[in-house]
Amino acid sequence: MEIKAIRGFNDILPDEIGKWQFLEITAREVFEGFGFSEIRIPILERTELFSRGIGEATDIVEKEMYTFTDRSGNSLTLRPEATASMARAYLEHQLYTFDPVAKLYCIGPMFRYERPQKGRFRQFYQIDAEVFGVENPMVDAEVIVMLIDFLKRVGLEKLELQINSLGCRDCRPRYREELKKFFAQKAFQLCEDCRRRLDTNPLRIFDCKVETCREAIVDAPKVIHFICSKCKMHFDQVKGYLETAGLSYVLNPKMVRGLDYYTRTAFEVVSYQLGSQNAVTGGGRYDNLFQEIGGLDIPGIGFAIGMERLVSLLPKDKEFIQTPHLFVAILGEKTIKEAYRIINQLHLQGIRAECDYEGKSLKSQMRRADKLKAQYVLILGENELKRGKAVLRNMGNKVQEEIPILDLVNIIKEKARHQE
RNA sequence: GUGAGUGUAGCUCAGUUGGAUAGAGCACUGGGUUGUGGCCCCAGUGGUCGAGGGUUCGAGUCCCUUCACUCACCCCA
Repeated sequence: MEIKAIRGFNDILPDEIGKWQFLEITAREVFEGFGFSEIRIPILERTELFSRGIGEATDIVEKEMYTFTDRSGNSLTLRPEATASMARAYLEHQLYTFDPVAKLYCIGPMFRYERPQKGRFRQFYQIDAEVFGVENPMVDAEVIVMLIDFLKRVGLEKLELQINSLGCRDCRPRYREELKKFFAQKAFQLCEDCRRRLDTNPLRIFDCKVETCREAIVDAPKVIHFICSKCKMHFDQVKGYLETAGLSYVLNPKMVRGLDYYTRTAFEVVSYQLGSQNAVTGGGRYDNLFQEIGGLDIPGIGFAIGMERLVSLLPKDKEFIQTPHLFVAILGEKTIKEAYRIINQLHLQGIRAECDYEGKSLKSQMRRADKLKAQYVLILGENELKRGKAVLRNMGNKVQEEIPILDLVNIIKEKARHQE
């Protein structure tokens, strides 16, 4: 094997595609039930959209983007996330002129140049949902409830919803300074990385796994105590609505987000079965994004679900693999043409009929039928054909019957219907 | 970008202190009386031992380089 898929880019093979389709269908059902519409956006955008939207100083923009210059000299980037593009589309097509409130979802691949590991790939799929144009905390709860409902519908248990408030443009800088002061005093017990973070992004220290840093974190000031009264009120209302909806959550004052545009409500759903990359989904409010990309002052909130992480959590016992309704065993040269005629008719009627193409022995054909888990085998031999009949074998109970070829398609359609 | 681990048949892995034609299970193909599956039995196909260099009479085994994969850090979905 010479040419292989490139690092971090994976094939999703037929034996697992059922799970993916299941997730997509369920997401569409649930989201559309909540009044969301699908939007499809390009995979390539002008680099500027992301550098301004996500934030120049974020890891994504600094070192994780697939950026290149096209033949006419424009700097383009494979989308590392969907929110910025969705916001761009909303502005570009002035969707707000139809209705200031837009509820959108989008399913597709994202690209980030990172070192792959468990649950992390260079091309990975996300299910995104966003609400543009509403500042009211009611919609924060609405989005979170929809997300949890989706996760329940796909059969996930043992998940934990964590929420936090990150404050806004006014109060977050104050908190940041406070945090800097605090950790500066404790710099001696911080690891090398965290001392660097002190300057670049002190909030990130909360994520550190080094023992001594964790100790330093314990009595660090919490965002929640520093957010302004407006942000606090917003957060309190979000919690209130979640309680009204009957959702339980865990406050995680240490949760921070890696993208600059996040403000106020931030949330994550984590699983303890995922390994190091334990966030199945993450999201939050981003009331500054639209202005960053040069648009109007429009608030937004949304989330992204990591599909491969979700797929890996899906129960294994679910049978997603499609099996043939029928296997046609062909015996003898003379029957090939008639067999083809029958198989063709079955296919046109939506019957999954398989057959042998290489004139193999009946034994070999039966073995394959069994391997493919075909419920029935139709044996077409010269003897039966002369009498206008064929043998139909039920592989489950080994019962065989002779059926007239003229009624064959109808009989098999009937049997196939019972199988579904 | 950093660190650790692993690369032997399609898959999962054996391969002893370097020693002769590189093994097993599963999978695949055929067969076990004429046209009947799963279990069982027999046989067969399949490997430049990741790649390149070096040490040696001799390397899958030791050394160096390189590539790939995996996990972790970083960060995130």
